[in-house]
Amino acid sequence: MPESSGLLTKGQFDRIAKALADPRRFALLEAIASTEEYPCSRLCRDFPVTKATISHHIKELVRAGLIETDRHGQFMDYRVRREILAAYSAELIARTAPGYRRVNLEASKS
Amino acid sequence: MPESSGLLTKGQFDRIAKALADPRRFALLEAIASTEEYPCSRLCRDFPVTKATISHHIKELVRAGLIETDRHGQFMDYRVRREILAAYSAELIARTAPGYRRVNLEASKS
DNA sequence: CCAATAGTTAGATGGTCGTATAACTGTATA
DNA sequence: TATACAGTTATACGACCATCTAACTATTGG
Repeated sequence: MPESSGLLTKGQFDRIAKALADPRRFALLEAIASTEEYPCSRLCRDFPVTKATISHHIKELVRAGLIETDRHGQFMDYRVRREILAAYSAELIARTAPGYRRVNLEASKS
Repeated sequence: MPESSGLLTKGQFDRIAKALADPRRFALLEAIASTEEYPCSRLCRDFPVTKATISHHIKELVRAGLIETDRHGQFMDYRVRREILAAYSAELIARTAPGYRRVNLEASKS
């Protein structure tokens, strides 16, 4: 039953792992984390991808709960949710700790 | 220059993130972590995938440095490398800490 | 209201990846 | 040595995904 340690909603652990898996997407997360108020336009300038791609990655990061968005006029501001990152990190360690659970039969989806 | 905090080799951070991204592969890691000495044959019995698939996932986990393998007669034993997991976790937090780095221009590979 | 700029959405495409089957290597035991 | 069992490797395939282009919505400034 304890699919998560409580801080992460069900399924969020998997979404976060997925969101962190792409190097470029993680680089975007790092950039957003590097400062308060990182508008999308600046991401578009700093990374060699189109704004459509940026927007797609942002959506995935939001879906994972890793960032919050906030409209500031015609700009979007992105903020990292460090509590979520910390919760993921903690659950990662907890679920691989010795004797966390005996066996794991339900093998998720592919 | 500090691509890693030092505990992880260059590129390992990305390989780990990738390795953790698949729910089934992480479930395998959890299973291995749940006990000392988890032979492949038991993984094959506990998970609804073929041994070829198990072997493939194991290889990815090894490539990421997340587990060690050890031949015990005709069986393979797998052990989780928790220091690596801990290092990944730490670097994840560090690289998203406020002001870790100003901007991120080299945008990795796709 | 119109032009401009910011960001999203839809659809297409090429590449990656999880998975299976089948053949192979390796180890033990009778 | 032969049979059985453990695990790997090769190959193929279907699904997913990062990316682009192009068209769209939305907000601001003249």
